[in-house]
Amino acid sequence: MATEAQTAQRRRRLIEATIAVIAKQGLAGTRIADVAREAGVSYGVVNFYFKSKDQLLADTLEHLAADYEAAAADALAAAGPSAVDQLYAVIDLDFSDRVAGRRQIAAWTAFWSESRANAAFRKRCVAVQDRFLQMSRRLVREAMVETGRREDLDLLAAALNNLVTGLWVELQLRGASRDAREEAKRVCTAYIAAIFPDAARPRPAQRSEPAA
Amino acid sequence: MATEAQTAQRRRRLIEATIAVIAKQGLAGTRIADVAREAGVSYGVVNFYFKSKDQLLADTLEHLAADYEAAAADALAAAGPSAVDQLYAVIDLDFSDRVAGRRQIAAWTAFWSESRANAAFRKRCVAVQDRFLQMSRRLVREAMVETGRREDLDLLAAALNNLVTGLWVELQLRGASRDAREEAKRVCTAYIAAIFPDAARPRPAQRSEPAA
DNA sequence: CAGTTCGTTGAATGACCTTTCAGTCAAAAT
DNA sequence: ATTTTGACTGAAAGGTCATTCAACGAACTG
Repeated sequence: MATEAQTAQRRRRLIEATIAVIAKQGLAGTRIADVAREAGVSYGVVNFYFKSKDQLLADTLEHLAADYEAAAADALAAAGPSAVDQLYAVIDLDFSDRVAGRRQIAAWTAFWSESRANAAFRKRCVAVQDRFLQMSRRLVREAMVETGRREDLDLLAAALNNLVTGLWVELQLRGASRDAREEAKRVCTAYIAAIFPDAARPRPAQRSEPAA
Repeated sequence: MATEAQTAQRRRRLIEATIAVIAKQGLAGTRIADVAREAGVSYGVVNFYFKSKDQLLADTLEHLAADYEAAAADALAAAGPSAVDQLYAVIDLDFSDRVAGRRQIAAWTAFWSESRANAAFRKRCVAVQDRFLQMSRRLVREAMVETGRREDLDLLAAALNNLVTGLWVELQLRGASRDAREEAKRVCTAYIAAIFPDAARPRPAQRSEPAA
C-alpha cells in the first residue's frame, strides 16, 4: 500500500518531469503524455495524481517557488551575520545548480511569460518577487551601514533583483551552462562592487561550493 | 485590386492583432481564430497571408525586432553626440510607448520563453540582444571617457542590458502602466548614476549636483 | 487462499484547433 | 455589359490532446 510519503514522492517525480518537459518543449508544447513518458509512467497516472493539467502546472510552479524560498533561507542562515556576505550568498544561490539549472530557468521564464494570461501563476510569481525584493532591500540597507555608503538604496536593491531576472532570461536564450552562470555571477559582482566600492567579494570571486 | 502596399498593410494589421492576442492570452492560448477576430477578418485570411501559424508567429517576432532596432537607431541619432545623453535616450526608449507598451513587453517575454523550444525564435532574439549589448558596451566605454571613471566596463554594460530585460519581466508580471514604466526608468537611472557619479541625468528626473 | 483495496493502465471519447479548399463577390479589365 | 481576377469566407477534413473509465493486478487482510 502506498504511504502518504510515497504519494508525495510520486507527485514530486511527476512535477520534476514536468519541469524537464517544459524546458525541452516550452509550456505551449508540454503534453500530459510527454510528462508521463519523462516520468516513466502511463499517462493516466497524471490525472490520477493531479486533478487536471492546469493543476499540475500550478503545483509545478508552487514546487519551484517553495524550493527557491527554502534555498534562500538556507543560504542566508549559512552566510553568517554580515549583510555583504549574505548578499553574495544570495547571488551564489541565484546561479547555483540548486535553483538555477537549465531546467529551472526555462520553467521560471515560461511561468513569468504565462502570468499575463493566468492569474494563479501571476499571484505566485509576484509573491516570490515581493519576498525577494524585501530581502534585497534589507540587505542593501544593512550593507550600506557596514560600508558607509549612501545611495538611492531601494532603487539599487530593485536593480539587483531585476538584474538577476534579466540574467536568467539571458541564460534561457543562450543556454545555462556552468560557465555562462559563472559569467552571470561576475556581472552581479561587478554591480555590487560598483555600488559598494568597499565591499569586495569575500571569497576568491569564483568558488562555488556544491551544496553538501 | 490590392497593391503591394495594401497587402503589406493587411499583414501588418494581422501582426499587430497577433501581438494583442499574445498579450491577452499568452502564446499558448493564441489561436488563429482569435487573431482573425481581433483584426476583424475571417480566420481563413490568416492562412491566406501567412503560410502557417508558425510563420505568423515568426513574422510577428521579426516585426517586433525590426521595429525595436529602428527605434533605437532613431533615438541615438536624436540624442546628439554625448554618450551619456545617448545612454539616457536608450533608457527612455526602452520604457516608451513605442517599444515597451504592455502588449510589446508581453510578446517579447513570450518569445524569450519559447526560444528554448524554437530555434528560429532563439536566433532572432539573440541577434537583438547581441546588437543591444554591443551598443551598450560602446556607450559605456565612451561615457567612461566623458566622465573619467574606470570600472569593469563590459560587465557593467552587460548589467545594464540585463537590468532592462529584468525590468521588462517585472512589468509583465505587475502590469506596464505609465507609472510603473517611470519607476523602472528610475531604477535604470539610479544604476547609471551609481556607476557614473558625474553623469547626472540631463533632464529633470534626478538631482544634478556634479560632486567633484 | 479468497477477498478487498487501490494504484495503474491505455483504449475510447469528445473537445478543440489548424489547415484546406470550393465557392462568393466586388472591382478591374475588356 | 460581360468576363476575369483575386481577396476573402467559412464549412468541413484531419489531427492532436486532455480527460474518462472499465479492467487489471499487486499488496494486504482475514
